[in-house]
Amino acid sequence: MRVTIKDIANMSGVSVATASMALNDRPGINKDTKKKVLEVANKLHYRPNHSARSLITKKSGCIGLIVTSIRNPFFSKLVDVFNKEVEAMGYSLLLGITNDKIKLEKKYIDLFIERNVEGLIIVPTIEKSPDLTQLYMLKSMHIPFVFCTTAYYGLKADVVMTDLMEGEYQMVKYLIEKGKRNIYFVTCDQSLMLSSLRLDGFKKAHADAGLSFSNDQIIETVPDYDHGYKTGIELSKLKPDAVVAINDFLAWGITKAFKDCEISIPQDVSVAGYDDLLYSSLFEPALTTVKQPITQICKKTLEVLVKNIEDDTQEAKTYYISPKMMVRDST
Amino acid sequence: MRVTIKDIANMSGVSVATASMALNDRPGINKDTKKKVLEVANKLHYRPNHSARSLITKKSGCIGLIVTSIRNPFFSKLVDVFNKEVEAMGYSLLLGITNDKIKLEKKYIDLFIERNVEGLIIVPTIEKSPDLTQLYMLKSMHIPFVFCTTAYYGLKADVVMTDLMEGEYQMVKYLIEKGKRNIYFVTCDQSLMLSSLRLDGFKKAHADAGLSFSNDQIIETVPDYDHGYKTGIELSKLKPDAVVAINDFLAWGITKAFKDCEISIPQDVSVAGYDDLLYSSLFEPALTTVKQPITQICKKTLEVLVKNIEDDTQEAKTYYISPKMMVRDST
DNA sequence: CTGTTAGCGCATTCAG
DNA sequence: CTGAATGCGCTAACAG
Repeated sequence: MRVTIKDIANMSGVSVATASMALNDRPGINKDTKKKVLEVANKLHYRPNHSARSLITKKSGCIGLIVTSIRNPFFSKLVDVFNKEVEAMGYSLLLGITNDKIKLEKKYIDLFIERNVEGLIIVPTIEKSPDLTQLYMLKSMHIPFVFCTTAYYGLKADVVMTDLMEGEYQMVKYLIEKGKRNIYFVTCDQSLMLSSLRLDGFKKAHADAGLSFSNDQIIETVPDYDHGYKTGIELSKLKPDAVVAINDFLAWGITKAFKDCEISIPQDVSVAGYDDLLYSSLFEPALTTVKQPITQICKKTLEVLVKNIEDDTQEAKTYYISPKMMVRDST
Repeated sequence: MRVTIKDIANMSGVSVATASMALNDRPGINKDTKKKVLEVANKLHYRPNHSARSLITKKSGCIGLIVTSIRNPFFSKLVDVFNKEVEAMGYSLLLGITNDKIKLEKKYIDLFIERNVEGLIIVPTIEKSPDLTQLYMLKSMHIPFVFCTTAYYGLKADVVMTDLMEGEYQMVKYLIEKGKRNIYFVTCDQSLMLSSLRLDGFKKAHADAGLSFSNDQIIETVPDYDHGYKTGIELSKLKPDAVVAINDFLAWGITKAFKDCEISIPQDVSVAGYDDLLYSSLFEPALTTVKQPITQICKKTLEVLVKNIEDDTQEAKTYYISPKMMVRDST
């Protein structure tokens, strides 16, 4: 049997209540009693039972983080940074990986509710018509949550994300200024926020330059490496002078396809991504992309979450983090 | 206030005990009563309080996973696979990221003890003289744990890892057979198991071929990209005909340094890694490496852990997973 | 300053 | 088959 507070109370010759106060560093306790209790606790390697404490304090000391993927270096880093920041705040991190399945997202939300998380950070999936029941439930239960990097349409909640519209606008503007006139935009389902906002940037850049574009230049696919490669093969026949992908993974796949088709980058065609994965600068050619400043995003997200934990009556708001162009060798 | 089992008992017109039995699918309950209870629970979105349940059942339903890093794609995948497997077993995963700090490892072990994890999976740090107090405590508390991918010397416990000696042996043997006679071995502190076992493979391959080598060919450094680059710059002056790094990250850094020094791979020098990171095959030149079969490692680790959970009297053992040579363009 | 009492939400006896 | 009573380990009142 694990050593409980009762054991250390007995051993110290005090009551359980006194032991509890000593252990929790509460005021109004005799120095010597406290010292004694702490000594005993230390000698017996006492660890408080988290469940018992949580049951009575109604606090779990946990923040739930739901991410779509952890294999994607962008999210690896996001998780790493959140973990550090959350720990620094004295909380623990509970992690849920959905791999873009709304079903798993729902499951993790349920799980996290059971575990009484203080709040939730959610990176939405890319499912087309997501079932948001669990999210509505969170609202009705007044469990604070914040969307991170993107959000679901149709649900009022705080969001922290880079200004996707602005980021893509800058990228496309830059390409137009470089003389590109046949820019393809590789994205995912346009009903998704992360897709539609970026597309708005693409459109605005064209409009500002007085240029038109055809809908054929917009290609919808699944935003991963393999689909990037397939799309790249198709694109190779269309002779674009630039290709903008909504994330670096896609851009990598496209790049590989172009190489296999012996199309030179950036001589024959420019390729640009979005995210700025760690490895994108090691890639050949080093990828031009839009950096999402992860540390900044995480810090802001937690700041907003904590504000919600302390006061959940505030109006939902979207917080934009400035993206940053990273011009490298692929454009 | 959250809806409790008491609420659903009241609403269903039964006692708490009956509600509990119905909810937990216990035998000896009237079909109709059960149906009624389940309906009410569902309507009120009842979620059992995990702390309360855990307090009484003395089970948390959690497995703790302590990894060194999550930014390293090898461990990203490891975490992803463990997460899936653990969920499939009906447990939840608690994650601790140490970034190779023994201090954090200790902290997470304490935290996980407090949370009553059923068992622990530990990827050891690379600190030179680690303080193993917490690990001894786990043993004394009969909380099962299994080391994964490598282990600490000086502590008897189950280990699941690829046969590092065998893997490196195959790699070096292959290079020797290719005619390499001046092979440098880039590793980390030799007091660490992950280093010394691989070095044994390096030595054995030389011995088997009747070749000798100088200690200068063994270079100790920190096994990451940046240190790989630095080492690569130094190596460029030494004119090796092959370089074997104990992980792919190191090999990437070395490769980059060689490129910057205009040394051609594999014409001037062969470079080999270990791990087989997802991106190593996309790298240029595609990296020759030794694959650690992650899924297999994870499954075996969990199998061993579960065995320990059910019966912790078994003798500690090391389980070897066969590594696999991946010959690509860099050698 | 310390001990007594009560109760968090739940599962498990044991009567009925 | 169901309900009342008990207690998991801990903290929070309140007396003393």
